[in-house]
Amino acid sequence: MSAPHPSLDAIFSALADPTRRAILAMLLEDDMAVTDVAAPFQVSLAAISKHLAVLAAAGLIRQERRGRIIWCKLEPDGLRNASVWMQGFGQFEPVDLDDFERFLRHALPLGDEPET
Amino acid sequence: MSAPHPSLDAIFSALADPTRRAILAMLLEDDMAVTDVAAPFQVSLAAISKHLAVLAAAGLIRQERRGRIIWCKLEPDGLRNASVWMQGFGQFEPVDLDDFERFLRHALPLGDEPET
DNA sequence: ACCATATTCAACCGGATAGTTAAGCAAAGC
DNA sequence: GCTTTGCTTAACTATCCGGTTGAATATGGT
Repeated sequence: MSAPHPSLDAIFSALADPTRRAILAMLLEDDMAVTDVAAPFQVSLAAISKHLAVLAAAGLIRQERRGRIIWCKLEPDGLRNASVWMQGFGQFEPVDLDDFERFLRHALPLGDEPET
Repeated sequence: MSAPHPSLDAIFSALADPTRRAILAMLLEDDMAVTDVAAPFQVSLAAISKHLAVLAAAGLIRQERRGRIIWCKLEPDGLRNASVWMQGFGQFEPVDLDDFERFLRHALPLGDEPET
């Protein structure tokens, strides 16, 4: 049920949740089955399933069934509109990919952080 | 009470509301008093005041009192972190400012649209 | 056919959020 | 000092959101 042109509302509110951002980051590396997406988190599988539905509705991922596994893959253009919108404000210089790496490393709330 | 480094959570959920995005777009043109920000919208002044507080907490605007007027101004770097985060995914080509213009024109929900 | 695996759905709960109106507070003007 | 103007706070309501558990559905393996 992903809209043809998901609204900025849908996109930004999908991004507002750290678990969902973490999921996106994971999918950046590889397509994954729902169960595998859920594995690193502490919340229930059902919760992750809902998160994935939200991401799909926002056009940020696609889910396609093959056999009994549902593969989740990043929808590469999903962020485009939002990115256009944001950059319009900041006229930011091109993004430093190292900054991005830092974000991914820093901001992944994979369940509870083990206390070192 | 704007955090020194507002979280992506705060930023994205601030952006998730169309009224707040419209406010940002207005402030892009000029600094404004709260009452003037509220004018084009149908919701109460109190509601707009709260929206502004959310934007300020997310580090997207600053409010400073001069006399009895509180001026709202865009915080130019407020979107930087979020922008970094997003571009990391899409490696989007530089943004077309015309696209952005189109967004602003299209997506401003200033109160109820008059039914022409 | 039966069982295990993969995922969603349904019902529910608690806390956040967007809106309201009414009262409160601060600064300027008379 | 009183009033007006500009804005926030308080109290309340309705809705949304993220989480839970348990049942339901779908596919594959034996």
